Amino acid sequence: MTQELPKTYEPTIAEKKWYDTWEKGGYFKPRKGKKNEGYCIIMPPPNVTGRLHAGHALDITTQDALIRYKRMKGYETLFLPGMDHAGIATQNVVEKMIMETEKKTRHDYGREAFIKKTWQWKEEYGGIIASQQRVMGASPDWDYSMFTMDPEANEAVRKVFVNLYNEGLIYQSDYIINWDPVLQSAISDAEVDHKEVNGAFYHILYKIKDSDETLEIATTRPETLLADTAVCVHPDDERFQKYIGKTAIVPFCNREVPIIADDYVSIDKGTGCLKVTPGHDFNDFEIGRRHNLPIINMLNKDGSLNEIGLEFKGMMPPKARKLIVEKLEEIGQLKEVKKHTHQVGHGERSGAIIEPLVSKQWFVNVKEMSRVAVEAVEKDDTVFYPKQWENTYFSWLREPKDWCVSRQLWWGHQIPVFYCNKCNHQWASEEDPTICAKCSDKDIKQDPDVLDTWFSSALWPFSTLGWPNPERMKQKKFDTFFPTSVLVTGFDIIFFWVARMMMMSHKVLDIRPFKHVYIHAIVRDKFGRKMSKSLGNGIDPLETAAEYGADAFRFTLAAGSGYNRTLNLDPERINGYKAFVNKLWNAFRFTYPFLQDAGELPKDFSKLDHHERWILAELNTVAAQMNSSLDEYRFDESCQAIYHFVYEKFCSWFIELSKPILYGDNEDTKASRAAVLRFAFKEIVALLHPITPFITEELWEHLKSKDEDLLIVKDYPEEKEELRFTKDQESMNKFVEIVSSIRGVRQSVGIKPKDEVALEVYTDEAELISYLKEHESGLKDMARLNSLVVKSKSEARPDKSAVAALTYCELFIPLEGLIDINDQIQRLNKDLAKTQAEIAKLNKKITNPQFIDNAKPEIVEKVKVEAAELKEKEDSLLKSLANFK
RNA sequence: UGGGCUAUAGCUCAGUGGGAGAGCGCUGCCUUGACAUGGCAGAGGUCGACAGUUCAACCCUGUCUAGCCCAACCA
Repeated sequence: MTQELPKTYEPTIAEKKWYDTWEKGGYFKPRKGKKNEGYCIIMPPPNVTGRLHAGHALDITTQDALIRYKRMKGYETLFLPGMDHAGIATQNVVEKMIMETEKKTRHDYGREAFIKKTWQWKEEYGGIIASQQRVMGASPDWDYSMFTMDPEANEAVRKVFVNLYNEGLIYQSDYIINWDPVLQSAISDAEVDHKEVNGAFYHILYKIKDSDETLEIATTRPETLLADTAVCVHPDDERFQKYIGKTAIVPFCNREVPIIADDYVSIDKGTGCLKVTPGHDFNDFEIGRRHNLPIINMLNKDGSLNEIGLEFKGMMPPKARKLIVEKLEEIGQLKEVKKHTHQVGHGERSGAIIEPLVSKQWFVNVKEMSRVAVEAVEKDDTVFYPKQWENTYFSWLREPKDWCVSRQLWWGHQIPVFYCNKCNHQWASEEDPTICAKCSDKDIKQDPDVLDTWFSSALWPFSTLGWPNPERMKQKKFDTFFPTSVLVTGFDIIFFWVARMMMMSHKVLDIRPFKHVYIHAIVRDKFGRKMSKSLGNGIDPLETAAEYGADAFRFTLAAGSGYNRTLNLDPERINGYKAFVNKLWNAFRFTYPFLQDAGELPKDFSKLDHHERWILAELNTVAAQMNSSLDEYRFDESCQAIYHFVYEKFCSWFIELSKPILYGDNEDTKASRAAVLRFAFKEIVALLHPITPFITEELWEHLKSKDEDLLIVKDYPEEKEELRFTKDQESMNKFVEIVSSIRGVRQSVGIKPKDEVALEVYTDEAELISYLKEHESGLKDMARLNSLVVKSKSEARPDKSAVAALTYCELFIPLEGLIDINDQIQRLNKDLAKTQAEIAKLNKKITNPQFIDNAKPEIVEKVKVEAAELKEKEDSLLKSLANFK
């Protein structure tokens, strides 16, 4: 029974149907396969507030392709999904929500109630992204899903924190940090964007105590002078030698500060004289440390000036700056103002100007951990693909700064450090204590800060697999899946995430967290611009999947993923691959009626004909290519290989050559051809399945035998020794070349595609002669010939003909009176010029004794053979040309 | 300013010490009984510039230029 298939592939229905079938059927769950080996990818947990964007789509496509590939190869496969609590982002969302709906701030709620509210928000709105990942065809085991704020994750976080604390690797310190006055929290260096801002150098005169002299100081931040605690010059600067050790007087506050010398100061920059504000400048902080200067903080948490700001108290820095400059001018201590553009740090999330601020923060000493993490990559224990990204990784870790892990937020893992109000004891604890560990007093409190989100992310590869609870670890098959197989992510979080997982895994478990790191490209728009809300150039994966089909979208993303750093996504490309998916569909639609009763491939391959052996050999080649390219994360090569095979080899030649057989009445050849077509089709959908899971599963349903399971768990095709029909591949290449040449000649003389012509082939190659005789009908069919004559090269050529010369034969189409001789001459001359240029190049080599002496013998031989072949072609061309004259 | 990466067809990118490739786009012809989301044929590149190593350089080395990324920062 032939079932009517629609003319175009309709993705939406198939996608929903198959996703449900897979998920409900438990096909995403790890199963023991023939490899008896685990394969695990931990999905980078997207933010709980997030919506799927193009970058996620790429993440999922590459990871899911790997997972599906390994699953089919028989590994026990786990794709582990999750979500990140995204401290700042989530807190912002909830704060915004309660402000809009209830006109309340988080302080109105209080900490406990606010956190409860945030959990409510999470349950209600969070994690939409998981359903969006399903649309893309992701095949993780959803039962493994974890949230970075889950109790299990918290258990891991607390255990690691307490261990590091007790080892002395976590410490609290006054330190100058990036303070975001809008978020009212410390943020990491990496969350600060430096933007160019138009400012000015203000040249200010500082009086010197007991003297009429002044020092001219240049600064871009005059308002911070109120917190100055020194003036600094270079120790070798002759101009200022006499002042070193004396005392300067800070304007307004009349603070007396020392004039010190430090070689941080450049003699030729600015005025060579620097005001030192250890409380509000990173470098000044370092100078202050070296010289034991006091630290003065002149800012409130919201960024406004505090009482140190005197009459400017309460103002924000820009306003204070303006007034201070005006006043300096009034009192004659402003020398000049020079316009100047400089870089100012802005909060990545809030956009606020970041204030360097000294405060008590928690730090992780990463010195030893980063050394170990560097070593692991140096000795290839963990390998990056592409390798060059290891440089980026090293550059971060070879000069590590201690990691500031405290954040002044409410939403996150609260730091498990406790204080006794009575005896001032401080200690870290995995469990919430009720009494002081030292004096047993009940008046204790927990540190109010929470941990940087990346702290919990750093533990993610093992906290998701049950660590530190032995029972959970067993249940989640920790031993099978850890270390994980590969981490797939973008280069932008090599430091944020990859480096920290490496550090923590080695520190906590003394083993690598993953064997490979595949760094994929960053998705940009077709002009290479970042996708952003403000540009409005983002590509919505859901809309894209709906418009082109998830398979076409996945294929596009995979085809653009290799070792490149950017992927410029052009909807035109997606449309192109939609055509490819449709092509596959139609190839199937055509062959389908013949496949339904088709048998299996014969055991004895000698029963197969030349074209059948050829397509099996090509299929074998493409299977080898798919395996090796997927193993190396060269998705671009995989896509190219299968695309080329399906279009060029399978559709254009094999199906075309099969038509006369399938429509013919020789039942034996028909049956053989149908069996090969069915086998080839099954292999094609299997090869493609990791990249385009939906349409392949849909086609598989029609192709599989009754006792076969779904495609998602079918064996992945691998190269087979018995299918290497090299000779058939070689002769088929000639067949293709001859047909294409004939078509080219036909076209050049304007023969209509429909019209049949006669062909005369001149050659002396015995093998070719018998091959042409054997495949006369196929040749006639593909080149639209009504007759074929093969003659020896010694025979006379017909007069008025369209001609093509190959290295091993000449093709003549006699066309009495029909052809434009000049066109032909022009064509042949062009070919001749090209051929002769090639010959000249090769001859130059052959006649060069140094080439003969130095080049490898096989290269010399190859060049000689080529030259001889081309010479033959040249002779043919010259003869043909002479014929026309 | 330092470090890294990149420079190949109109666009996006592969690639190799010995004959310049793919996809898309473009041009021409074709509504041939799976598919016009198609078929066939074709045009298009001094492989960023200069020098060096080599019998031989798009590939290796150096210098320069341009772009991107990271870091630092001009007080």
